[in-house]
Amino acid sequence: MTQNSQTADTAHDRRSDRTKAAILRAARERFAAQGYERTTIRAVASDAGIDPSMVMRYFGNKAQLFDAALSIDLRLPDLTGVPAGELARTLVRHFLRRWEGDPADDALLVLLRSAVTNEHAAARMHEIFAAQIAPALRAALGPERAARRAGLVSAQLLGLGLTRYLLRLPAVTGLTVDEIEDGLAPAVEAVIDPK
Amino acid sequence: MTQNSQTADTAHDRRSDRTKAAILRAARERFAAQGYERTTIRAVASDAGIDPSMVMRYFGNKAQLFDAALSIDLRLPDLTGVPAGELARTLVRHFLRRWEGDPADDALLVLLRSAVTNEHAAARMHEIFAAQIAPALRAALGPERAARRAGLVSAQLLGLGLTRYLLRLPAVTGLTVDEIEDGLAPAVEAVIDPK
DNA sequence: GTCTATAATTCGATAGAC
DNA sequence: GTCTATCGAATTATAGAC
Repeated sequence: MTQNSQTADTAHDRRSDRTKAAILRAARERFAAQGYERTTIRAVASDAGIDPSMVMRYFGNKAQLFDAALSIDLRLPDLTGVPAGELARTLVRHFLRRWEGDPADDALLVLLRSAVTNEHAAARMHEIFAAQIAPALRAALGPERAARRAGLVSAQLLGLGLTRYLLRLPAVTGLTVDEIEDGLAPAVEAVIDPK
Repeated sequence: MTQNSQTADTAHDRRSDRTKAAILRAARERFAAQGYERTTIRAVASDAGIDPSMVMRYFGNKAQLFDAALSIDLRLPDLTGVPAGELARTLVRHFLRRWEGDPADDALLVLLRSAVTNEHAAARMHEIFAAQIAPALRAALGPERAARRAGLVSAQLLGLGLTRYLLRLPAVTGLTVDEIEDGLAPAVEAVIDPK
């Protein structure tokens, strides 16, 4: 699909790989901070230190750049070995640690921000959910319970991401990580394993 | 502040009030469906059946139109009379009924959609939260508990609004209203009143 | 009070020189 | 492989006729 560089690729194409990576990194930051509509190819190119036309050369158009930026691996943990009673807390803690690190760079939050106002990003969100989040929950909860509970678990975890890292609601940003973990883990547990 | 129309206002200015209201209604629908960036003054004017320049005449610019469209009254219910044990379910049911009616017209979802990618809308969201949502929870939970729990309760409820009505995640839209109420009410209860 | 016409920007995308 | 120059389209906003 991509062009062959089989001959004399030792010192060639290295420059293009670097700029391509720089473009992708800048694009993710812009899409994360501003969403799809407000990020301009010009701004991405400026951040990457190259000319706007290079973005077009490598990615065709803005929509395809967006697609490339959203091809992400959430690197969700394997939940199969976690005891049932610790599952909810493990989930909450995982996303908290992940997001507390660098929210602006987190692939899931990037996608979330854009998916709210962009149909294409929303469709991609559905794909990511089906391909990565749902299987992780299915492995942990079992197939039949995951089918009924995965949606509400996701709603709570994404609700945390939304209010704390995207909206930055003071009532949520004012809480410590421990307060959130202690407060939300029992709630997620209540969804996973109703009394 | 506004101009006086004290003399001969009987049959005057009625036309302008109607168009102004029509503009506001069209603006809310567009902002709700597409967010701030993608809604154009032209589209709002077209929906309202008037000329784009009229929008400028009445609201100055796009940002001020947005402001006017976001001046909303959430009409939250009075929760003071609700028994403590029924509070969580009452909250979940209220927002479910509210959103199931016409999600595209709900002021809170309109605001939420825009607030994710627009700083101005996010600031307005903070105001609405402080002025309307927080007091309702404070009346129900009491001041000291509301201060620690209002954020997480909001995260749960907005998480539902986000995943079901904005993102339309199949895992959440596939649930019935009753399934959500039965699944989420205990979770909200777990946040409000930890065991 | 409403509309026409248009100015002034901004942006996505293309063509082509080096 | 990178950049200059520019086109064409869409949009906000203004000026002014009726």
